[in-house]
Amino acid sequence: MKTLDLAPIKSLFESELLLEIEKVGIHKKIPQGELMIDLGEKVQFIPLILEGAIKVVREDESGDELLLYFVEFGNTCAMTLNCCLGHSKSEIRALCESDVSLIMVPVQHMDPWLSQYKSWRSFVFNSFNTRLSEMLKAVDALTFLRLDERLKNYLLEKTKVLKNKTIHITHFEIASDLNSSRVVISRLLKQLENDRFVALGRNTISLID
Amino acid sequence: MKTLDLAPIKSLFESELLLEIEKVGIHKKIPQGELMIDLGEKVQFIPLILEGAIKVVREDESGDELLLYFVEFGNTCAMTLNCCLGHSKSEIRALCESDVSLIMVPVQHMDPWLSQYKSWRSFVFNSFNTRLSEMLKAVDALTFLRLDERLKNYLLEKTKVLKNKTIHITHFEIASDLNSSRVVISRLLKQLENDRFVALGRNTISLID
DNA sequence: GAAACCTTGTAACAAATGTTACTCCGATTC
DNA sequence: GAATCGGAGTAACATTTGTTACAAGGTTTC
Repeated sequence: MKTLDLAPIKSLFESELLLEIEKVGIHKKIPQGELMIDLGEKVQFIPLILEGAIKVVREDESGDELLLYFVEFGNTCAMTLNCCLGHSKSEIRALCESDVSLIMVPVQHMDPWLSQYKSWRSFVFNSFNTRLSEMLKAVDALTFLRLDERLKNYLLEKTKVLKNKTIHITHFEIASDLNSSRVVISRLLKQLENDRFVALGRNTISLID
Repeated sequence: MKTLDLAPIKSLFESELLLEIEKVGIHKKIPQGELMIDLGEKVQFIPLILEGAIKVVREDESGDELLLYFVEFGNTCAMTLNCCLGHSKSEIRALCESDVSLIMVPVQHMDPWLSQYKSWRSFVFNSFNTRLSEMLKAVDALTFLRLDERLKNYLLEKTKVLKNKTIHITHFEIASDLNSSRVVISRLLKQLENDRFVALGRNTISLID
Protein backbone atom coordinates (compact mmCIF):
# COMPACT_ATOMS: atom_id res chain seq x y z
CA MET A 1 0.00 0.00 0.00
CA LYS A 2 1.37 3.36 -1.10
CA THR A 3 1.35 6.26 1.30
CA LEU A 4 -0.45 9.36 0.20
CA ASP A 5 1.65 12.40 -0.44
CA LEU A 6 0.14 14.75 2.06
CA ALA A 7 2.87 17.35 1.82
CA PRO A 8 0.66 19.99 0.21
CA ILE A 9 -1.89 19.92 3.03
CA LYS A 10 0.49 19.27 5.91
CA SER A 11 0.15 22.80 7.19
CA LEU A 12 -3.64 22.74 7.11
CA PHE A 13 -4.28 19.97 9.59
CA GLU A 14 -2.99 18.76 12.95
CA SER A 15 -0.82 15.66 12.82
CA GLU A 16 -3.32 13.13 14.21
CA LEU A 17 -5.83 14.23 11.61
CA LEU A 18 -3.22 13.85 8.90
CA LEU A 19 -2.73 10.26 10.03
CA GLU A 20 -6.45 9.64 9.80
CA ILE A 21 -6.62 11.18 6.37
CA GLU A 22 -3.77 8.95 5.31
CA LYS A 23 -5.66 5.93 6.62
CA VAL A 24 -9.01 6.51 4.96
CA GLY A 25 -8.31 8.90 2.08
CA ILE A 26 -8.08 7.79 -1.51
CA HIS A 27 -5.68 9.63 -3.76
CA LYS A 28 -7.02 10.33 -7.20
CA LYS A 29 -5.83 12.10 -10.30
CA ILE A 30 -8.44 13.34 -12.72
CA PRO A 31 -7.50 14.68 -16.13
CA GLN A 32 -8.53 18.07 -17.45
CA GLY A 33 -12.02 18.31 -18.84
CA GLU A 34 -13.40 15.36 -16.93
CA LEU A 35 -16.69 15.56 -15.12
CA MET A 36 -16.36 15.27 -11.36
CA ILE A 37 -19.92 15.60 -10.16
CA ASP A 38 -23.06 16.21 -12.14
CA LEU A 39 -26.36 17.79 -11.24
CA GLY A 40 -28.54 15.51 -9.17
CA GLU A 41 -25.78 13.10 -8.20
CA LYS A 42 -25.29 11.91 -4.66
CA VAL A 43 -21.97 12.74 -3.10
CA GLN A 44 -20.13 10.05 -1.13
CA PHE A 45 -16.73 11.68 -0.75
CA ILE A 46 -15.32 14.94 0.42
CA PRO A 47 -12.67 16.07 -2.06
CA LEU A 48 -9.52 17.72 -0.71
CA ILE A 49 -7.81 19.43 -3.59
CA LEU A 50 -4.03 19.08 -3.69
CA GLU A 51 -3.40 20.51 -7.11
CA GLY A 52 -5.30 21.92 -10.05
CA ALA A 53 -8.58 23.77 -10.35
CA ILE A 54 -12.21 22.73 -10.49
CA LYS A 55 -14.84 24.66 -12.35
CA VAL A 56 -18.29 24.83 -10.83
CA VAL A 57 -21.23 25.37 -13.12
CA ARG A 58 -24.93 25.96 -12.67
CA GLU A 59 -27.53 24.92 -15.23
CA ASP A 60 -31.22 25.65 -15.60
CA GLU A 61 -33.99 23.41 -16.92
CA SER A 62 -33.52 24.47 -20.51
CA GLY A 63 -29.81 23.63 -20.47
CA ASP A 64 -28.44 27.15 -20.24
CA GLU A 65 -25.27 27.32 -18.19
CA LEU A 66 -23.38 29.72 -15.99
CA LEU A 67 -19.91 29.42 -14.53
CA LEU A 68 -20.15 30.08 -10.81
CA TYR A 69 -16.51 29.94 -9.68
CA PHE A 70 -13.32 27.94 -9.55
CA VAL A 71 -12.18 25.90 -6.57
CA GLU A 72 -8.45 25.62 -5.99
CA PHE A 73 -5.94 24.15 -3.55
CA GLY A 74 -6.66 24.42 0.14
CA ASN A 75 -10.39 24.37 -0.29
CA THR A 76 -13.02 21.80 -0.73
CA CYS A 77 -16.23 22.21 -2.62
CA ALA A 78 -18.71 23.63 -0.16
CA MET A 79 -21.51 22.52 -2.39
CA THR A 80 -20.24 19.04 -1.82
CA LEU A 81 -20.18 19.52 1.94
CA ASN A 82 -23.65 20.78 1.48
CA CYS A 83 -24.66 17.53 -0.11
CA CYS A 84 -22.77 15.36 2.36
CA LEU A 85 -24.43 16.95 5.32
CA GLY A 86 -27.85 17.48 3.92
CA HIS A 87 -27.77 14.07 2.28
CA SER A 88 -29.22 15.85 -0.69
CA LYS A 89 -28.22 15.79 -4.32
CA SER A 90 -25.77 18.01 -6.09
CA GLU A 91 -27.20 21.30 -7.27
CA ILE A 92 -24.19 21.99 -9.43
CA ARG A 93 -21.87 20.40 -11.93
CA ALA A 94 -18.13 20.24 -11.26
CA LEU A 95 -15.55 19.82 -14.01
CA CYS A 96 -11.77 19.67 -13.93
CA GLU A 97 -10.45 22.87 -15.35
CA SER A 98 -6.91 21.51 -15.30
CA ASP A 99 -5.44 18.16 -14.30
CA VAL A 100 -6.53 17.70 -10.71
CA SER A 101 -4.93 15.76 -7.91
CA LEU A 102 -7.07 15.23 -4.85
CA ILE A 103 -7.79 13.10 -1.83
CA MET A 104 -11.25 11.72 -1.42
CA VAL A 105 -12.46 11.24 2.13
CA PRO A 106 -15.55 9.09 2.69
CA VAL A 107 -18.38 11.25 3.91
CA GLN A 108 -18.98 9.42 7.20
CA HIS A 109 -15.82 10.94 8.70
CA MET A 110 -17.18 14.42 8.31
CA ASP A 111 -19.07 14.70 11.59
CA PRO A 112 -16.68 12.86 13.96
CA TRP A 113 -13.76 14.89 12.69
CA LEU A 114 -15.73 18.06 13.23
CA SER A 115 -16.07 17.36 16.92
CA GLN A 116 -12.53 16.04 17.31
CA TYR A 117 -10.29 18.29 15.29
CA LYS A 118 -10.16 22.03 15.46
CA SER A 119 -8.17 22.17 12.25
CA TRP A 120 -10.93 20.25 10.47
CA ARG A 121 -13.52 22.70 11.72
CA SER A 122 -11.37 25.57 10.51
CA PHE A 123 -10.91 23.93 7.16
CA VAL A 124 -14.59 23.23 6.66
CA PHE A 125 -15.66 26.68 7.74
CA ASN A 126 -13.00 28.29 5.72
CA SER A 127 -14.33 26.46 2.71
CA PHE A 128 -17.85 27.59 3.41
CA ASN A 129 -16.68 31.14 3.81
CA THR A 130 -14.72 31.10 0.61
CA ARG A 131 -17.68 29.63 -1.19
CA LEU A 132 -20.11 32.19 0.12
CA SER A 133 -17.68 34.91 -0.89
CA GLU A 134 -17.38 33.47 -4.36
CA MET A 135 -21.13 33.32 -4.65
CA LEU A 136 -21.32 36.94 -3.58
CA LYS A 137 -18.78 37.81 -6.24
CA ALA A 138 -20.88 35.99 -8.82
CA VAL A 139 -24.00 37.86 -7.74
CA ASP A 140 -22.12 41.14 -7.79
CA ALA A 141 -20.90 40.54 -11.31
CA LEU A 142 -24.34 39.59 -12.56
CA THR A 143 -25.98 42.53 -10.87
CA PHE A 144 -23.58 45.40 -11.19
CA LEU A 145 -21.35 44.66 -14.17
CA ARG A 146 -21.98 44.77 -17.86
CA LEU A 147 -21.02 41.88 -20.02
CA ASP A 148 -17.75 43.42 -21.21
CA GLU A 149 -16.54 43.71 -17.63
CA ARG A 150 -17.68 40.20 -16.82
CA LEU A 151 -15.80 39.01 -19.86
CA LYS A 152 -12.64 40.75 -18.70
CA ASN A 153 -12.96 39.21 -15.25
CA TYR A 154 -13.58 35.85 -16.80
CA LEU A 155 -10.40 36.04 -18.86
CA LEU A 156 -8.41 37.19 -15.85
CA GLU A 157 -9.73 34.37 -13.66
CA LYS A 158 -9.14 31.83 -16.37
CA THR A 159 -5.53 32.83 -16.96
CA LYS A 160 -5.02 32.84 -13.21
CA VAL A 161 -6.23 29.32 -12.52
CA LEU A 162 -4.51 27.97 -15.63
CA LYS A 163 -1.33 29.88 -14.81
CA ASN A 164 -0.95 30.90 -18.43
CA LYS A 165 -1.54 34.20 -20.21
CA THR A 166 -2.72 32.36 -23.28
CA ILE A 167 -5.82 30.22 -23.13
CA HIS A 168 -7.17 27.78 -25.66
CA ILE A 169 -10.88 28.26 -25.97
CA THR A 170 -13.53 29.11 -28.50
CA HIS A 171 -15.85 32.08 -28.35
CA PHE A 172 -18.71 29.65 -28.11
CA GLU A 173 -17.34 28.11 -24.92
CA ILE A 174 -16.94 31.51 -23.34
CA ALA A 175 -20.49 32.35 -24.28
CA SER A 176 -21.66 29.21 -22.46
CA ASP A 177 -19.74 30.04 -19.31
CA LEU A 178 -21.15 33.54 -19.23
CA ASN A 179 -24.61 32.50 -20.38
CA SER A 180 -24.43 34.74 -23.39
CA SER A 181 -24.28 34.09 -27.13
CA ARG A 182 -21.33 33.50 -29.42
CA VAL A 183 -21.95 36.56 -31.57
CA VAL A 184 -22.05 38.87 -28.59
CA ILE A 185 -18.82 37.46 -27.17
CA SER A 186 -17.05 37.78 -30.52
CA ARG A 187 -18.18 41.39 -30.71
CA LEU A 188 -16.92 42.20 -27.25
CA LEU A 189 -13.64 40.33 -27.72
CA LYS A 190 -13.04 42.38 -30.86
CA GLN A 191 -13.48 45.50 -28.74
CA LEU A 192 -11.06 44.16 -26.14
CA GLU A 193 -8.59 43.52 -28.95
CA ASN A 194 -8.96 47.10 -30.13
CA ASP A 195 -8.41 48.23 -26.56
CA ARG A 196 -5.17 46.20 -26.54
CA PHE A 197 -6.46 44.06 -23.69
CA VAL A 198 -6.14 40.78 -25.59
CA ALA A 199 -4.72 39.33 -28.77
CA LEU A 200 -7.04 36.99 -30.64
CA GLY A 201 -6.16 33.93 -32.64
CA ARG A 202 -8.00 30.88 -33.83
CA ASN A 203 -8.90 28.95 -30.64
CA THR A 204 -6.64 31.12 -28.53
CA ILE A 205 -6.83 34.31 -26.56
CA SER A 206 -3.77 35.95 -25.01
CA LEU A 207 -3.88 38.60 -22.35
CA ILE A 208 -1.67 41.57 -23.09
CA ASP A 209 0.55 42.93 -20.25
CA MET B 1 -33.24 37.69 35.87
CA LYS B 2 -35.91 36.64 33.39
CA THR B 3 -35.69 33.28 31.67
CA LEU B 4 -35.56 33.27 27.95
CA ASP B 5 -38.50 31.79 26.16
CA LEU B 6 -36.78 29.05 24.25
CA ALA B 7 -39.95 27.23 23.26
CA PRO B 8 -39.61 28.01 19.54
CA ILE B 9 -36.15 26.44 19.30
CA LYS B 10 -36.63 23.64 21.80
CA SER B 11 -36.80 21.03 19.11
CA LEU B 12 -33.63 22.25 17.38
CA PHE B 13 -31.13 21.64 20.15
CA GLU B 14 -30.29 19.03 22.77
CA SER B 15 -31.28 19.94 26.30
CA GLU B 16 -27.79 20.68 27.69
CA LEU B 17 -27.22 23.08 24.85
CA LEU B 18 -30.55 24.76 25.55
CA LEU B 19 -29.37 25.34 29.11
CA GLU B 20 -26.17 26.90 27.86
CA ILE B 21 -28.09 29.12 25.46
CA GLU B 22 -30.31 30.19 28.31
CA LYS B 23 -27.23 31.07 30.35
CA VAL B 24 -25.36 33.18 27.83
CA GLY B 25 -27.98 34.26 25.30
CA ILE B 26 -29.52 37.70 25.24
CA HIS B 27 -33.09 37.98 24.12
CA LYS B 28 -33.78 40.92 21.87
CA LYS B 29 -36.73 42.33 19.99
CA ILE B 30 -36.01 44.55 17.04
CA PRO B 31 -38.77 46.50 15.33
CA GLN B 32 -39.49 46.34 11.61
CA GLY B 33 -37.29 48.43 9.40
CA GLU B 34 -34.39 48.61 11.83
CA LEU B 35 -30.86 47.98 10.71
CA MET B 36 -29.32 44.88 12.25
CA ILE B 37 -25.89 44.79 10.70
CA ASP B 38 -24.32 47.10 8.18
CA LEU B 39 -21.61 46.59 5.62
CA GLY B 40 -18.17 46.54 7.16
CA GLU B 41 -19.32 46.05 10.72
CA LYS B 42 -17.76 43.49 13.00
CA VAL B 43 -20.06 40.82 14.29
CA GLN B 44 -19.91 39.89 17.96
CA PHE B 45 -23.07 37.83 18.27
CA ILE B 46 -24.68 34.91 16.54
CA PRO B 47 -28.35 35.66 16.05
CA LEU B 48 -30.86 32.84 16.51
CA ILE B 49 -34.12 33.92 14.99
CA LEU B 50 -37.23 33.07 16.98
CA GLU B 51 -39.75 35.07 15.04
CA GLY B 52 -39.91 37.42 12.11
CA ALA B 53 -37.85 37.80 8.97
CA ILE B 54 -34.58 39.46 8.14
CA LYS B 55 -33.79 40.93 4.76
CA VAL B 56 -30.24 40.58 3.51
CA VAL B 57 -28.98 43.12 1.04
CA ARG B 58 -25.83 43.56 -1.01
CA GLU B 59 -24.53 46.97 -2.06
CA ASP B 60 -21.80 48.02 -4.47
CA GLU B 61 -19.42 50.97 -4.23
CA SER B 62 -21.77 53.34 -5.99
CA GLY B 63 -24.61 52.62 -3.60
CA ASP B 64 -26.68 50.40 -5.86
CA GLU B 65 -28.47 47.67 -3.96
CA LEU B 66 -29.74 44.17 -4.46
CA LEU B 67 -31.90 42.04 -2.19
CA LEU B 68 -30.19 38.69 -1.71
CA TYR B 69 -32.70 36.74 0.38
CA PHE B 70 -34.73 36.61 3.54
CA VAL B 71 -33.71 34.73 6.68
CA GLU B 72 -36.48 33.28 8.79
CA PHE B 73 -37.05 31.17 11.88
CA GLY B 74 -34.82 28.18 12.44
CA ASN B 75 -31.87 29.66 10.68
CA THR B 76 -29.13 32.01 11.50
CA CYS B 77 -27.44 34.36 9.12
CA ALA B 78 -24.63 32.35 7.54
CA MET B 79 -22.97 35.56 6.50
CA THR B 80 -22.77 36.32 10.17
CA LEU B 81 -21.24 32.95 10.94
CA ASN B 82 -18.91 33.77 8.14
CA CYS B 83 -17.84 36.89 9.94
CA CYS B 84 -17.64 35.26 13.36
CA LEU B 85 -15.40 32.52 12.17
CA GLY B 86 -13.30 34.48 9.77
CA HIS B 87 -13.13 37.40 12.16
CA SER B 88 -13.80 39.50 9.13
CA LYS B 89 -16.27 42.28 8.54
CA SER B 90 -19.78 42.00 7.25
CA GLU B 91 -20.10 41.90 3.49
CA ILE B 92 -23.81 42.47 3.62
CA ARG B 93 -26.46 44.62 5.27
CA ALA B 94 -29.22 43.03 7.28
CA LEU B 95 -32.53 44.75 7.99
CA CYS B 96 -35.62 43.64 9.85
CA GLU B 97 -38.33 42.94 7.35
CA SER B 98 -40.86 42.47 10.12
CA ASP B 99 -40.66 42.76 13.89
CA VAL B 100 -37.97 40.30 14.87
CA SER B 101 -37.45 38.38 18.06
CA LEU B 102 -34.09 36.71 18.45
CA ILE B 103 -31.46 35.41 20.82
CA MET B 104 -27.96 36.73 20.53
CA VAL B 105 -25.18 34.36 21.47
CA PRO B 106 -21.70 35.80 22.02
CA VAL B 107 -19.41 34.61 19.28
CA GLN B 108 -16.85 32.92 21.54
CA HIS B 109 -19.24 30.01 22.16
CA MET B 110 -19.31 29.10 18.51
CA ASP B 111 -16.29 26.82 18.41
CA PRO B 112 -16.65 24.98 21.74
CA TRP B 113 -20.29 24.24 20.98
CA LEU B 114 -19.32 22.88 17.60
CA SER B 115 -17.10 20.25 19.15
CA GLN B 116 -19.52 19.49 21.99
CA TYR B 117 -22.99 19.47 20.51
CA LYS B 118 -24.11 17.55 17.49
CA SER B 119 -27.30 19.56 17.31
CA TRP B 120 -25.26 22.77 17.12
CA ARG B 121 -23.24 21.34 14.26
CA SER B 122 -26.44 20.39 12.49
CA PHE B 123 -27.89 23.79 13.07
CA VAL B 124 -24.84 25.62 11.81
CA PHE B 125 -24.46 23.45 8.74
CA ASN B 126 -28.11 23.59 8.02
CA SER B 127 -27.83 27.36 8.03
CA PHE B 128 -24.88 27.29 5.68
CA ASN B 129 -26.72 24.97 3.37
CA THR B 130 -29.83 27.06 3.34
CA ARG B 131 -27.74 30.13 2.66
CA LEU B 132 -25.86 28.57 -0.20
CA SER B 133 -29.16 27.44 -1.67
CA GLU B 134 -30.57 30.91 -1.37
CA MET B 135 -27.51 32.33 -3.06
CA LEU B 136 -27.93 29.83 -5.85
CA LYS B 137 -31.53 30.91 -6.22
CA ALA B 138 -30.41 34.52 -6.42
CA VAL B 139 -27.85 33.68 -9.08
CA ASP B 140 -30.41 31.67 -11.01
CA ALA B 141 -32.86 34.52 -11.00
CA LEU B 142 -30.26 37.04 -12.14
CA THR B 143 -28.97 34.75 -14.85
CA PHE B 144 -31.98 33.01 -16.25
CA LEU B 145 -34.98 35.19 -15.52
CA ARG B 146 -36.16 38.42 -17.00
CA LEU B 147 -37.14 41.28 -14.79
CA ASP B 148 -40.86 40.59 -14.94
CA GLU B 149 -40.32 37.08 -13.58
CA ARG B 150 -37.97 38.34 -10.91
CA LEU B 151 -40.59 40.89 -9.95
CA LYS B 152 -43.24 38.17 -9.63
CA ASN B 153 -40.93 36.07 -7.45
CA TYR B 154 -40.15 39.11 -5.38
CA LEU B 155 -43.81 39.79 -4.71
CA LEU B 156 -44.45 36.15 -3.87
CA GLU B 157 -41.51 36.00 -1.44
CA LYS B 158 -42.50 39.26 0.14
CA THR B 159 -46.09 38.23 0.76
CA LYS B 160 -44.82 34.92 2.12
CA VAL B 161 -42.45 36.34 4.72
CA LEU B 162 -44.93 39.04 5.70
CA LYS B 163 -47.77 36.52 5.79
CA ASN B 164 -50.05 38.96 4.01
CA LYS B 165 -51.33 39.12 0.45
CA THR B 166 -51.22 42.90 0.54
CA ILE B 167 -47.92 44.66 0.98
CA HIS B 168 -47.23 48.30 1.68
CA ILE B 169 -44.40 49.44 -0.50
CA THR B 170 -43.58 51.97 -3.18
CA HIS B 171 -42.44 51.14 -6.68
CA PHE B 172 -39.20 52.91 -5.89
CA GLU B 173 -38.44 50.56 -3.00
CA ILE B 174 -39.05 47.55 -5.20
CA ALA B 175 -36.73 49.03 -7.81
CA SER B 176 -34.02 49.29 -5.16
CA ASP B 177 -34.42 45.70 -4.04
CA LEU B 178 -34.22 44.44 -7.62
CA ASN B 179 -31.53 46.91 -8.64
CA SER B 180 -33.72 48.37 -11.34
CA SER B 181 -35.37 51.76 -11.81
CA ARG B 182 -38.72 53.04 -10.67
CA VAL B 183 -40.09 53.64 -14.16
CA VAL B 184 -39.32 50.11 -15.25
CA ILE B 185 -40.98 48.63 -12.18
CA SER B 186 -44.07 50.76 -12.64
CA ARG B 187 -44.27 49.61 -16.24
CA LEU B 188 -43.98 45.94 -15.34
CA LEU B 189 -46.40 46.23 -12.42
CA LYS B 190 -48.94 47.74 -14.79
CA GLN B 191 -48.51 44.68 -16.99
CA LEU B 192 -48.97 42.38 -13.99
CA GLU B 193 -52.13 44.29 -13.18
CA ASN B 194 -53.42 43.76 -16.70
CA ASP B 195 -52.58 40.08 -16.34
CA ARG B 196 -54.68 40.03 -13.16
CA PHE B 197 -51.65 39.00 -11.10
CA VAL B 198 -51.84 41.98 -8.77
CA ALA B 199 -54.08 44.89 -7.85
CA LEU B 200 -52.30 48.22 -7.49
CA GLY B 201 -53.04 51.04 -5.12
CA ARG B 202 -51.13 53.96 -3.74
CA ASN B 203 -48.39 52.43 -1.57
CA THR B 204 -49.96 49.02 -1.75
CA ILE B 205 -49.84 45.96 -3.93
CA SER B 206 -52.17 43.01 -3.48
CA LEU B 207 -51.63 39.60 -4.97
CA ILE B 208 -54.70 38.19 -6.67
CA ASP B 209 -55.70 34.56 -5.98
C1' DG C 1 -56.24 75.89 1.74
C1' DA C 2 -51.84 76.93 -0.64
C1' DA C 3 -47.40 75.13 -1.22
C1' DA C 4 -44.37 71.53 -1.24
C1' DC C 5 -43.67 66.88 -1.68
C1' DC C 6 -44.34 62.07 -2.81
C1' DT C 7 -46.21 58.40 -5.72
C1' DT C 8 -47.59 56.80 -9.96
C1' DG C 9 -48.52 56.84 -15.13
C1' DT C 10 -46.81 57.52 -19.59
C1' DA C 11 -44.21 58.74 -23.74
C1' DA C 12 -40.02 59.08 -26.25
C1' DC C 13 -35.70 57.84 -26.57
C1' DA C 14 -31.02 55.42 -25.55
C1' DA C 15 -28.12 51.59 -24.44
C1' DA C 16 -27.05 46.81 -23.79
C1' DT C 17 -27.72 42.43 -25.20
C1' DG C 18 -29.65 38.75 -28.06
C1' DT C 19 -30.93 36.73 -32.73
C1' DT C 20 -30.64 35.61 -37.49
C1' DA C 21 -28.30 35.33 -41.50
C1' DC C 22 -24.49 35.38 -44.30
C1' DT C 23 -19.50 35.30 -45.29
C1' DC C 24 -14.73 34.00 -45.04
C1' DC C 25 -11.04 31.10 -43.83
C1' DG C 26 -8.39 27.50 -41.97
C1' DA C 27 -8.44 22.59 -40.58
C1' DT C 28 -9.89 18.03 -41.34
C1' DT C 29 -11.60 14.25 -44.02
C1' DC C 30 -11.98 11.53 -47.88
C1' DG D 1 -7.19 18.66 -53.94
C1' DA D 2 -12.29 18.87 -53.37
C1' DA D 3 -15.67 18.70 -50.00
C1' DT D 4 -16.98 19.39 -45.42
C1' DC D 5 -16.86 21.44 -41.02
C1' DG D 6 -15.93 24.43 -37.21
C1' DG D 7 -14.57 29.01 -35.69
C1' DA D 8 -14.78 33.72 -36.29
C1' DG D 9 -16.29 38.48 -38.35
C1' DT D 10 -20.03 41.38 -39.41
C1' DA D 11 -24.45 43.56 -40.53
C1' DA D 12 -29.26 44.24 -39.67
C1' DC D 13 -32.66 43.86 -36.70
C1' DA D 14 -35.44 42.61 -32.22
C1' DT D 15 -35.96 42.68 -27.39
C1' DT D 16 -35.15 43.99 -22.83
C1' DT D 17 -33.98 47.29 -19.77
C1' DG D 18 -32.68 51.93 -18.44
C1' DT D 19 -33.15 57.17 -18.74
C1' DT D 20 -35.22 61.58 -19.08
C1' DA D 21 -38.98 64.37 -18.92
C1' DC D 22 -43.42 65.66 -17.79
C1' DA D 23 -48.22 65.37 -15.98
C1' DA D 24 -51.78 64.08 -12.68
C1' DG D 25 -53.35 63.12 -8.08
C1' DG D 26 -52.79 62.21 -3.39
C1' DT D 27 -50.58 63.70 1.24
C1' DT D 28 -48.30 66.43 4.35
C1' DT D 29 -46.89 70.80 6.18
C1' DC D 30 -47.50 75.20 7.51
